[in-house]
Amino acid sequence: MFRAVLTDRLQAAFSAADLALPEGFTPAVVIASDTRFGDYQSNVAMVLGKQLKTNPRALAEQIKAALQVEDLCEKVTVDGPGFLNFTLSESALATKLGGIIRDDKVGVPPVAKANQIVVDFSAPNIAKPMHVGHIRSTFIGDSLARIARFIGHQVITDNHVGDWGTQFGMIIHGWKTQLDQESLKKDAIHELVRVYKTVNAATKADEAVLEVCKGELVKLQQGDAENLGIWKECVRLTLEQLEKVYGTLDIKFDHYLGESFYNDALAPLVEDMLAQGIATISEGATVVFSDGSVKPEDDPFLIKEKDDWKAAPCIIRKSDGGFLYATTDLATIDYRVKEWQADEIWYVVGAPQQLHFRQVFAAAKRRGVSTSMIHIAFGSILGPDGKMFKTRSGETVGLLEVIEEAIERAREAADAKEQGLSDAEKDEIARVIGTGAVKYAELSQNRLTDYKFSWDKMLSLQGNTAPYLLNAYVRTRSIFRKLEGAVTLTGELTLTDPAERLLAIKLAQFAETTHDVLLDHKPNLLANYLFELANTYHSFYEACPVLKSEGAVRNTRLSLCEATSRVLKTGLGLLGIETTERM
RNA sequence: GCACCCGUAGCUCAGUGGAUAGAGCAGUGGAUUUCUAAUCCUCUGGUCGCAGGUUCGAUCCCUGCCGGGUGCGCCA
Repeated sequence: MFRAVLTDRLQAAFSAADLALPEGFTPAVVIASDTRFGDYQSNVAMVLGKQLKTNPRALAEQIKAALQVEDLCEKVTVDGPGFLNFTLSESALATKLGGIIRDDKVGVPPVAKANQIVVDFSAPNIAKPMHVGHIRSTFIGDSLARIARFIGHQVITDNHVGDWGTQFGMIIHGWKTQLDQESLKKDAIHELVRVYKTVNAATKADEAVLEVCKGELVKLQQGDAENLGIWKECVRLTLEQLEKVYGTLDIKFDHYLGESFYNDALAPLVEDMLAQGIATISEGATVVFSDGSVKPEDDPFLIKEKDDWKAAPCIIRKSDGGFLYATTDLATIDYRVKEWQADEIWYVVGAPQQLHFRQVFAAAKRRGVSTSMIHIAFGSILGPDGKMFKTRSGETVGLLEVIEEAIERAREAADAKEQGLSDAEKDEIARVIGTGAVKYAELSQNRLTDYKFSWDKMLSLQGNTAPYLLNAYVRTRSIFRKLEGAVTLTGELTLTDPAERLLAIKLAQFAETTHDVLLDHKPNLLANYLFELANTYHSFYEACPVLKSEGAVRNTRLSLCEATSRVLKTGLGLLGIETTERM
């Protein structure tokens, strides 16, 4: 990575010039924001000029004089208030390009320390279809897991299926009283949803029904054979459909350890927490209160009311003996730490659950867990009214519905072109483009912002979309299909057009970008990069004929095409988006 | 009431303690006998919610306010 190497050289220059760096200070080199001056830049002289009370420009000149970068840069300049600007040499770019073409990892170096990382994402509920609300967790989690794995971490993906919630009280009651066997055979999930909704409405009208449901839930949790049988059937029927959806989306999990998996661990866990004094009984429930170890404003177990800090406990056992979400999460942490030796656990779960995770993480730490637990939060998908899509009672758009519509639209676009492709080929192309479009629409967005669900945006095939990136890839492949005779790509560069250099620089930045994604767990950085790369390639493609060029120029352009092809395929793969040779 | 997130072009959204704040869509005018036009190139479009503060430099950090969203003991 040029950025890392230049940072090292900068640091060396400080020693060579006998300049002391402040404690813990690393001179920052970044990809140039303004490419008029160079490819990489550093503002170190301006930052340190203040502290060392010297003129930033003079300091920059001093650093420049001590800098040894002849092997990398054709030019280093001091501009503006004191920026150091680096312009890479053709030979350095050629070396990098050669690496991209030959290296399995497309020139992306591995992390310094490989961690065991558990990624918890998607987590659909049993007896409910996946809806658009699952898009964010599923795609962001899948992409982050792929990226972490790619740069050398050991990753375990776990789908923490909601197979043991309170909803089963209602579903079992409904199964016993409302179930239509015919409908169940036709469309199991649809029928389970109908049953659930009917009962849910009934509980709101009549408290007695709610009590019955709670009773069914307790029986299930105590191992009642009949209820257990119903529950198992619900799980089986739902997983069947889920796996079909994940298959279409090319998403795989190492484990499907749902909430029920931890059932037996819950009672001992609560007893243990009571014994250790972490939990106490309050108003009949078992709860975790603040231990006063942190400042009140940082304490997830306290909330300010008027001028006093009031307890905001985390409940781990209800007064009726039932367990909760937090209890399961704590048991899950135990398992992941003990069985999988997790160094890190990533929770790709919506932002509204922030408080929940702060409490759970704090409680786990009090139990002696030292694993790093990170809540990778994301904003809500909003309805056209700007309010959250309702998941419990209100209607929402089904995930499958969105995917199918996207594939259909991609198929129409494919049909409109005459390329002599078979129906089967067109079907596969439509699947790749359709699912890619939906994934890209999600992943190109900053995960923290709420966004309005829009069919047009989700399904668009023009502009900043997956098809745009795939088209760039297809153009690279097309060139190699038409290439006659064997060519050995040396990676040497003979640059004759500005578009070639721009593309070479952009390709070199893939390594930095891929690593940056995991700093803040933001896949949209990679999506944005790939869009820029595709854009740069499309411009290059229009400006620089490849097959009609000759000699060293042709070799250069073929190398650029091959490198672009590899970076696009790899990069899209890291977003969970497949590629196609034609479209 | 308290906490967290958000407020950037007509619309949907990127972005960063730095140099002239970007893209897509929409609008505009062009490009194809040439490697896939699901493409490229033009132009139009901004008091980065408001007011202070820190800084050599703030759309970004801090404080207050306005507006929107979410969460705050027995749902998950």
